[in-house]
Amino acid sequence: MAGEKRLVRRNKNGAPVPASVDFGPLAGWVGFNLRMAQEAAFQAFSRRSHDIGESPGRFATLMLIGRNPGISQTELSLANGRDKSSLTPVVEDLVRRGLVERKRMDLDRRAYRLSLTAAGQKTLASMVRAARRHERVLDGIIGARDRARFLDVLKRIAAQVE
Amino acid sequence: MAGEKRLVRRNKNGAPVPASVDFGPLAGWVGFNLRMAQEAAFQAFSRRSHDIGESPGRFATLMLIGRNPGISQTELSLANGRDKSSLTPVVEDLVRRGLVERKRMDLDRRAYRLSLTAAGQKTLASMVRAARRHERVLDGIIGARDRARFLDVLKRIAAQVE
DNA sequence: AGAGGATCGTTTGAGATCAAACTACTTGCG
DNA sequence: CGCAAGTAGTTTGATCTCAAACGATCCTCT
Repeated sequence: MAGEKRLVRRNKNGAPVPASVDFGPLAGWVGFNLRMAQEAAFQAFSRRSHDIGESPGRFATLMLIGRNPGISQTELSLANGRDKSSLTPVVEDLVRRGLVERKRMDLDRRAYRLSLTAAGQKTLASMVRAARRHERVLDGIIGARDRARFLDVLKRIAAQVE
Repeated sequence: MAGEKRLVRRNKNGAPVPASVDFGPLAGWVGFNLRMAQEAAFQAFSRRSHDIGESPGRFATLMLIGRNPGISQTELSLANGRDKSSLTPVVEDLVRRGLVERKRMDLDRRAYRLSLTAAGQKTLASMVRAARRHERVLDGIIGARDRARFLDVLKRIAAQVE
């Protein structure tokens, strides 16, 4: 309808220059910016944890098992915010690599009790160090003054969105 | 190492009661809470957009095309924060359903110029209405006082994380 | 003009995730 | 006790995503 906007400018060499894109209302919406921020932070942490040979998805899993020895897979999936079926291959892999131990419960032989092995605790410790470095970067961007309030808003969103 | 914590309490009926899980340092980390908040918000919007028969992933795509007629797929993927290869099936589907029009560029016959059809604009409009309702819910949770600052922090994270 | 290198979009392969169907087991209730 | 209903974990099928390799096209430079 309206005239088409020129999106690709070219510099004197003819190389395309990243155009300025109109985000419209997206620019002011929380949902969109939440996604962009989360994905940027995730990618950054992904690179970090790749250096120590772990994927970021395993990190929360290891931490939750370490902090809650004897936890079941269903409880873990709830705390972690993923479907229990997603956890099956993850736990399988962690057990296979000797980081997590899995025992049947006595009272309920459907369920497992998960706990870290010594190797798992070591891996967790090195992931914690990587995570702390990552957090320091984020803290630097957020600023000490805004941090507590920002975190509080995030928690409220996670808890209160229907 | 330390004694195992009792995770599953049972009520008088013997039914398991959601246990209180120890999140350890995760509770205070931005990265983890960012993920939880984003996923909660995404799920909520997912339900909303499902009502009008669209997936949330298509929403930003339609908006960016509508706001930037003639945009190429690569520019779109950059603005949208997804790999260009992820866009191939999405655009294919939007074209097939008559929401998006795709023409070869004159100057560069490798690239496409994307634009919305009339039907695409209608669909976008109804998604915008759904998004506005979603945003109102988020705004209610965040609170008017914190909103601007919260949004600013999100933008800084998206832009500055290496 | 023509070779070499860059870029656009697609294809392919791998991985993560969800939801629903399934199995083993347990609980509730007559 | 014994059957119906519920629960823990797995399997299966679908979707979304990325990264790398690829063909077609474009640009640069001689």
